[in-house]
Amino acid sequence: MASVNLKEIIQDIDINKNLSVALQVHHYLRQQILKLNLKPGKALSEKELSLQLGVSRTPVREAFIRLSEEGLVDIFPQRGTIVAPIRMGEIKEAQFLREILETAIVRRAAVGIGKKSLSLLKMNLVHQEKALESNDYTEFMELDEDFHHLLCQGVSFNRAWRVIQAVKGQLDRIRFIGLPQPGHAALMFHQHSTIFEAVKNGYPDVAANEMAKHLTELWASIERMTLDESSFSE
Amino acid sequence: MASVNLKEIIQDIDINKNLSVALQVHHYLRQQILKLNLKPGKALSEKELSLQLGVSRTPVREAFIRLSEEGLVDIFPQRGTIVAPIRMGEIKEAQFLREILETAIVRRAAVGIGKKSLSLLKMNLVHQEKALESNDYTEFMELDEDFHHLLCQGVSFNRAWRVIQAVKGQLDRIRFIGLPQPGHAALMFHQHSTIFEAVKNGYPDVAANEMAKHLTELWASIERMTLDESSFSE
DNA sequence: TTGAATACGGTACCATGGTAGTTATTAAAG
DNA sequence: CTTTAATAACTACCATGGTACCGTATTCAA
Repeated sequence: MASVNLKEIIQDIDINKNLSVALQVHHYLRQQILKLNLKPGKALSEKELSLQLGVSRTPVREAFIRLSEEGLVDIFPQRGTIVAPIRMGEIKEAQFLREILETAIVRRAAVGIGKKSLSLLKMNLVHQEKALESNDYTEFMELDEDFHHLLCQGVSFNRAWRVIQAVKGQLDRIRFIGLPQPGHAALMFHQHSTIFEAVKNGYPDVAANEMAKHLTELWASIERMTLDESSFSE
Repeated sequence: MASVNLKEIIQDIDINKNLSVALQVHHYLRQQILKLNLKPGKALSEKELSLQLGVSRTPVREAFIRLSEEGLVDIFPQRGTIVAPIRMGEIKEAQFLREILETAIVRRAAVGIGKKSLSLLKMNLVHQEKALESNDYTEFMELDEDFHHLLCQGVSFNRAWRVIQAVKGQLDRIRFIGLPQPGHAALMFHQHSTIFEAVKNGYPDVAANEMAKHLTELWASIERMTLDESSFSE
C-alpha cells in the first residue's frame, strides 16, 4: 500500500477548506469506496489507514462511524471493519427511495420554486450542454448531481438532499457497471431540460412523470447485474 | 446537575445489551433530547457530560457525532455543541418526508407483504387495544412506533425505517406541545386497524390514503405552534 | 490422526493528555 | 464611563497508550 499524504490528496479533491481532519478522511474514504477503488468486502483498519494518511487513529475512527451511518462500511465490534458489500436488496431499496423522494420534490418545486433557483438551474443546464459538446463526461456527472441538488435547495429541503445523497452512495457503486451508453448523456440532458421547463411553467404532474422516467433508467443497470458474482455477498 | 450513573440509567431503559458505551450514551442523550429534558439551545459539553455519566470524553464525543448526523445537535467547531433548536422549516420538511415515505411503503406493503409480518401486525394491534383499555398512553405510543416499524420490515425496507426514525426525531420534540386529546389514541387505533385491513386485503390505494390521513393529523399541532416563542431560534 | 486447551496477533473500543482556536473576563488606557 | 488590549477559561479536536474481546494458529494430550 503506497503511503500517501492526506493534505495533497485533499488539495486535489477540494480547495482545502478549514474542514476537520475527520471530515477530510471521511470524504476521502467515501470517494474511494464509491469509485470502487476500495472494493466491497475489503477489510479496513484504523491503524493501517492512519499510517497511510499520516493522521492519528481517532479521526479515522470517526470517519468510520459516519460511513457506517451511511451504510458504506460495516463495523463488527471488536473484530473489524469492512467496506459494505453490495446487496441487491439494499440497491433496490435505495433506488426506490430515490424515486419516491425526487419525484415528490420536483412536484413541489413545480408549484413553488423561487426565481433565483430557477436561474441557477438554467445556468446549470447551459453548463451541461457545454460539457456535453466537449464530451467531458465526469464534468457532466457532477453537473447532473448539482442539478438534482439545486432542485432540493429550491424548495429548501436540506435534509431530503442528505438522505438522497446517502442512498445515492449505494447506487453510485453500481453505476459504473452498466457502462455508459453512447447517447446516454445526451438523453439525460434532454430529460433535464424538459424537467426544467415543467418546473418553470408550473406543471407538477409533468415534472414528476418526467423525473420518474429519468430515474427509472437505472433499473436496467440493476437488472443487468443479477447474479454478477464479484462484489456480492449473502 | 446531579451526577448520574450510566449503567443504572441504561439498565432502566434497556436490558443492558452488549452495546458499546458510545451507543449507550447516544441512546441516552437522544431520549433526553426528544423528551425535552435537554431543551433546544442548551449547551452541551463533552467534559461535563463525561463526568456526569462516569465515562470518558471519547464515547460522548462519538455520540455527539451521531446526534449531529440526525440533526438533533449542532456542533460548532472549536466553539461548542448545543442541542439543535426547533426550526419550523425543518419540522415541516420532516413531516413532509415522513408522509411521502410511509405512504409509499404502505402502498408497497399492500401488494406484497409476507404472512409472517401480517401476523406480527395483528398481534401488535391486539396489544394496542389492550393498552388503550388500560389507558397506558406511553405503552400505546411505543406500540404505535412498532406498528410503523413492522410495516417497513414487512417490505424489507431497513434503510427507509432509519430515515423515518431520524426525521421522526425532529417531530417527537413537538408532539408533546399539542397535548394528547381525550379520544386521540382511540382514533389512532381505529386508523391503524383500517390500514391493516387494507394491507391485508391488498388495496394499495386505500392503505396509502388512510396512512396519509393518519399522518396528516400532526399538521394541526404544527400550525398550532406558529410563533410559540419558547424553544425557538432564527 | 484427532481433539481440545492455550498462546498469540489483530481488532474495535475507551481513557487521557495535549493543542489550537474561540469567547469571556479583566485590566489598563483613553 | 467607554474602548481596547491582554489574559484566562472554556471549547472541539487530535494523538497515543492501554484494555477487552475475538479469531486463528500452535501446542500438547489422547
